Amino acid sequence: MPEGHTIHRLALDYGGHFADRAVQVTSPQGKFSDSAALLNGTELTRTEAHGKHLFLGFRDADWVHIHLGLFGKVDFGDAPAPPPTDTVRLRLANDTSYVDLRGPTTCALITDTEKRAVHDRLGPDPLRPDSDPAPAYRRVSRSRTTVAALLMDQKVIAGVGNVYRAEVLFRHGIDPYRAGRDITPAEWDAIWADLVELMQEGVRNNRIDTVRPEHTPEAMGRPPRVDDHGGEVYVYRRANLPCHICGSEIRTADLAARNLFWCPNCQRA
DNA sequence: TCCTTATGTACAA
DNA sequence: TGTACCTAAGGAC
Repeated sequence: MPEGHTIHRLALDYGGHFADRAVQVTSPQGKFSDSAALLNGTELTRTEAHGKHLFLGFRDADWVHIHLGLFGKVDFGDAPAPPPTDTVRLRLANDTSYVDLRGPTTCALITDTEKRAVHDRLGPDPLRPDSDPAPAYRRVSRSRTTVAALLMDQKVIAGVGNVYRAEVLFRHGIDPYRAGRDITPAEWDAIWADLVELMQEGVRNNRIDTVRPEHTPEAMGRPPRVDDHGGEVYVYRRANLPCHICGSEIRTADLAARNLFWCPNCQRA
């Protein structure tokens, strides 16, 4: 489930289970073996997330840079760790816990300088307290690209993925095909503030919920439902189902090789 | 058992 | 714009 909230939650959980103690580092699958050997027995000193990028800090200046991509998964468990399956790229283990990483797009040992380069190519992250939404709006407001594409562009804003994109545009009644330059400063401020709130809740609950209390099935007098991916949402993966608010059929389309979902009635140009 | 799909990104043409 | 990469779950057969 890798959008930004997942990665920030992972940073907290990796830190909570392994920080400030020597940790056993292995790569059962083999692709990270050389680096794992260098880190094995050293201390995990800090963890950090920026958008969908996770950084595990070892010793003074060694970082493991992890990006889950579309398929990557992380599983925590209590010691003793079971024998790893052959797809485990990275396992950390100590006396109390273990954690397995499978299927990441990126798992690499990098330097401070290389880490800085990653930060430099990412836009502001609604989950980082130091983030400033102004540079993101500067890019959005100068672009003829659709707002739907801009929200997924990690150089513009970091951490938003396909679910938050669809949901935040719905919550603000914005047609996904509107050009970035037609988004007003007030609209951008509202989108940003909403993302901060939604994604912080995502970190706390480890899932994406976007439906306002007044639109829950109970409040609307409708039967309870469970969305496929485990959270309560308005439009994501609800193609051809009735909109929770107006009853129109939710539409779907391809946009830059990803599935876009929106309500043609609630979201206006 | 095979096929499709997925909350992502990078690179080639 | 298309394709490659990484994994696992669910559905069709």
